[in-house]
Amino acid sequence: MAREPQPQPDGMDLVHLLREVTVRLDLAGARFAARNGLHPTDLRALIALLDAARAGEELTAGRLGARLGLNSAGTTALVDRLERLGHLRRVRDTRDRRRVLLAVEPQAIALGQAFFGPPIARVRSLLDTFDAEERATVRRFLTGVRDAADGT
Amino acid sequence: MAREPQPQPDGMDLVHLLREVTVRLDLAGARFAARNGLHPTDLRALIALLDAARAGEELTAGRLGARLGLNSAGTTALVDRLERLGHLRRVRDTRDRRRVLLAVEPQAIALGQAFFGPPIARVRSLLDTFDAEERATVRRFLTGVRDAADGT
DNA sequence: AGCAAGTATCTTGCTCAGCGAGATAATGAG
DNA sequence: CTCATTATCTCGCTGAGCAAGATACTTGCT
Repeated sequence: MAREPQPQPDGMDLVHLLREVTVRLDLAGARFAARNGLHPTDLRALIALLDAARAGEELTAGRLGARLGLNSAGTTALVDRLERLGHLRRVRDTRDRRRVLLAVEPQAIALGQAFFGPPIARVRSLLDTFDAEERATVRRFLTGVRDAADGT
Repeated sequence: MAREPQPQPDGMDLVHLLREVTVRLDLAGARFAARNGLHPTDLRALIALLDAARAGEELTAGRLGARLGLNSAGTTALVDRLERLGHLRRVRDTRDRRRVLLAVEPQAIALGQAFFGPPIARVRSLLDTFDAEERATVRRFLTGVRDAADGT
């Protein structure tokens, strides 16, 4: 079923492999979301929230919506949904009382770990088979692809 | 804006980089879809159709739906949409007249090239800076990640 | 101070993607 | 030839997300 793209001088095999990786990770995300009563957007939102929390960044409703490509109405509905499910709480910013800060609940963190834990463990054990130089190569590739994605 | 994950002994920097890559490629896809009056699902469908065509595989309505995770009603609606937009035609299979084969129109191929062309060019020129051994490393990494994604 | 302009979020009313259930039509097994 | 199976489509519905506009707060200007 998994046709193996053969090495090609033009690198197209790697392009197709990369695309296949993103498609499968996407499907895995959709499956996990459905299994937990979430919509794909809800899962993306949780990921953005957990990322921000990890980076010590305060995320507002508006910033979250912008990050996901939603308009303000959609963002309100999304936050309503996640709040109703107990994944976050709305907290009025005391500095600027127009803003609504999003506080992640422990439950959401647990869900994030349930989602990311297993694949992270697998990728890590895959990375155990890479020495420092090989990891640097992978890092250079991923960084390049990340930056190449934005121009579209 | 793009915080650079620093190399870490446990490989978490690469895990986060990988996730960031998929998020950005996803957003790029959504932007392109919106710009062309398509829904994200429509674009995913076109990609699946073009992949199948490239592999010389006949894709039926049902198989396409399964590949995208849609039920039969959603699949019918999707095919209706793409047919109305002129990206494909329904062709009754003469061997098994229950089946509907999906024939991709040239227009859809052009759209696929418009979508994939620029990023492919960028990734290729990125790959020009990788020698054969480094490409093999990248290939091994991507293959491993692809296979790790399915278990979730 | 006080008012205008700007900004963050929410409300309303709507469209349409996708689901569940079931209909229809064709094939295949006994 | 009948019954079970498979492929697609139809119908009715839920709900995600949009556009437009309301509301509440902040900031800059005078």
